[in-house]
Amino acid sequence: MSADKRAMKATITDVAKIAGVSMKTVSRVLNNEPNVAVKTREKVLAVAAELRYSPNLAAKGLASSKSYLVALVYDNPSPYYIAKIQAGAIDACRKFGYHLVPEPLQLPDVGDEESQAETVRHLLHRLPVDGVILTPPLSDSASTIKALEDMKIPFVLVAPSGQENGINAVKMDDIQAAREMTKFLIDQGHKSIGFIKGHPEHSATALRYEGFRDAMANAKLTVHSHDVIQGDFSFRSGVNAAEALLADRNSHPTAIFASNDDMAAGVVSVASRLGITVPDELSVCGFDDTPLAKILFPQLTTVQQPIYEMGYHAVKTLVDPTQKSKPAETRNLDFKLVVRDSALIKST
Amino acid sequence: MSADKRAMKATITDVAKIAGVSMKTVSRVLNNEPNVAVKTREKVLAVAAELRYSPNLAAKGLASSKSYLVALVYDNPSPYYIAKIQAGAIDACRKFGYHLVPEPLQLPDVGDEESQAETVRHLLHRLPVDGVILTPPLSDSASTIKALEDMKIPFVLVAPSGQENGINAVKMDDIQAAREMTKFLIDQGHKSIGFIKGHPEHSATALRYEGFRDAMANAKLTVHSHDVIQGDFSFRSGVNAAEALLADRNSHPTAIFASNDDMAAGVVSVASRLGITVPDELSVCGFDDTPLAKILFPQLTTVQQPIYEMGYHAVKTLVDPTQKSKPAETRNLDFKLVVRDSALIKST
DNA sequence: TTAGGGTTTGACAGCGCTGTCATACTCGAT
DNA sequence: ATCGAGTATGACAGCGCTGTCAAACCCTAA
Repeated sequence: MSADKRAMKATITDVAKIAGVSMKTVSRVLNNEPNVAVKTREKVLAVAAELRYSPNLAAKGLASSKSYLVALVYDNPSPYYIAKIQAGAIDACRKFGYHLVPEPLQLPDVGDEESQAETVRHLLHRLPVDGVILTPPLSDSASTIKALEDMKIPFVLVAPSGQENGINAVKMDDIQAAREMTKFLIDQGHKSIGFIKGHPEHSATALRYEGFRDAMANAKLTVHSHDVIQGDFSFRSGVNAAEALLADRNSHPTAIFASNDDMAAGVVSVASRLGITVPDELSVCGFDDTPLAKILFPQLTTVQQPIYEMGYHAVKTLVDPTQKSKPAETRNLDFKLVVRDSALIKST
Repeated sequence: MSADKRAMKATITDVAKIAGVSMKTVSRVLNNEPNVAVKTREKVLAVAAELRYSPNLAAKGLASSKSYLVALVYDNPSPYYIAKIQAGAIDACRKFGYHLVPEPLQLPDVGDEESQAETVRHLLHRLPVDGVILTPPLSDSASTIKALEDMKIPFVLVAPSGQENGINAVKMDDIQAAREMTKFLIDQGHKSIGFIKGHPEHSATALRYEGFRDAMANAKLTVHSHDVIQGDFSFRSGVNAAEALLADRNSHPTAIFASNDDMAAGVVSVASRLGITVPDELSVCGFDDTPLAKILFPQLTTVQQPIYEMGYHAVKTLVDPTQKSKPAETRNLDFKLVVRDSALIKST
């Protein structure tokens, strides 16, 4: 093929001319519209490929009053979380011919709910998009959600804490995950299990604790109040909790389930300092499967959230034409128990 | 203001009609073009504000054959790195009325340099952008750079390892950073300093080592070959290196400078296992200032790279009209020595 | 054979904006 | 008063595509 074909951007008009059909027919083929003769379709496709034609998004957007853009709005979550959501969202965008535009809320913008909503309104006013993905904690902001509804921009909530009705959302079942993790520990023979709760204001905290209690109750195991410590998701709080749980060298829980990996890391570090070997004398598990979980020694048994999948399905819900006009629904995605050394009794 | 003004998207035509001027004049005002009477300008601005007018990017783009989009192309770097670059890039985009589109190269796409370049070519063919930011390791890919030049898309390299001429790039001075960190250690009184090198194929590895040797030489300190260990940037390699460096309990370096934080974390963990207190008996420092550095106990003294700033300036170089037509240049951004407990001798 | 219904195609306007070029207006120098 | 050189403004086309609507075509049933 000639160099100029490679270099020059071909237009629909070019394709139409060469294929000997009208622009509109080319447009039909390229957008998979029905009612095009098979032969015509093939011809057009061949010419388009030959010319390395690719549509001009701006022109498409202008003509069809769509933007082919989806916004990912986030406000200071962990970089890992956002990176994974983004990866999933971008993959879905590519599949459907869309593009993702990340819209972080600036630190200075952060304030009361009302001003958050106003900021979101501004952002989307500047760049009208075909859909919005709201990540935690924004997915719980009633006023932001209302702003989106007002602007009639379709949106999907990622991991909202409430049970939203009539709103599209993707989430995972924290209760069930905590339940399964606890059950895993119980199945390993543990009867005395310590639990470290997360930050009281984070919605996942209550859910994970509930799952833990649930599983313990199912196994007819009692949860001693001194075995449940309030943490706040930080490494430091994990350290403090571990010190409390392991205070009595002769009688401490044989396993500790921390509500996230950072706190679990704190537990591991205290155990190591106290000469308590993990997992032989103490099993430890966390939640989230952060990179930390693999760096630690021993590596952490933890729960892997379907973060990538949430991003992917959020976009799919927004842009997949076959999903369109389906009623709004909350979709639960599967988590995964990741069993690593920190809570694995080697079979003898 | 009436509800419909809020809801309806105003166009330039609306503003023109109400302000009693032509569309073109409105366009001039909105784009800060010269030759508009002050009074006219004010009038138009007032009406635009009143109508909450915001331009339609697709229409602007179509008419001016610009996209107002900048692509951030990356290939599997650490999520933190990319998150920070992205944050800086987005801030700059907002300032100049552009938008950022992240374009990760998919894992399956990764292959030889040539196929990387081809993938990039495809991506940018689908979504023509006004500029591209290439992050490591792509910023060292000659064929990718060539592809961009062929397509005549302006681009900026982030942290390329070579000394590129006639190409825009933003980077930091790894040699100088390592030099200053080493000097800091020397100033604290250390004479025997261990060094852990990074992955041999990563360009920063050689630079950081060079800075270390440099500073040692300047202080007339000898670098014993057994005090320099080859690592690979992983936690595990840091552990191995530390075990070698600290093998002799009675005579080991009083400080260890690891080429990144993960390896430094490995050192801290070994020291803690061996009962060597940090920083009293051993100072440890890393490089990169990853989140890990703050989670660790004691917190890590490390080098903070200007990652956010690199993202910001990369975009600025691409889109700032006042920067346009300036000759291409490599811009060195300032790093920062972050002194934390792991290498801080408390003044007595 | 023809009417009627579905299928396939194309002509054309116009999405909201900017570039080009022409026009009108302003003001100091003559 | 008159010219020239800015300065300020507007008319108009057209960016590349899609929506609308009309036309042409093909087939089957009567």
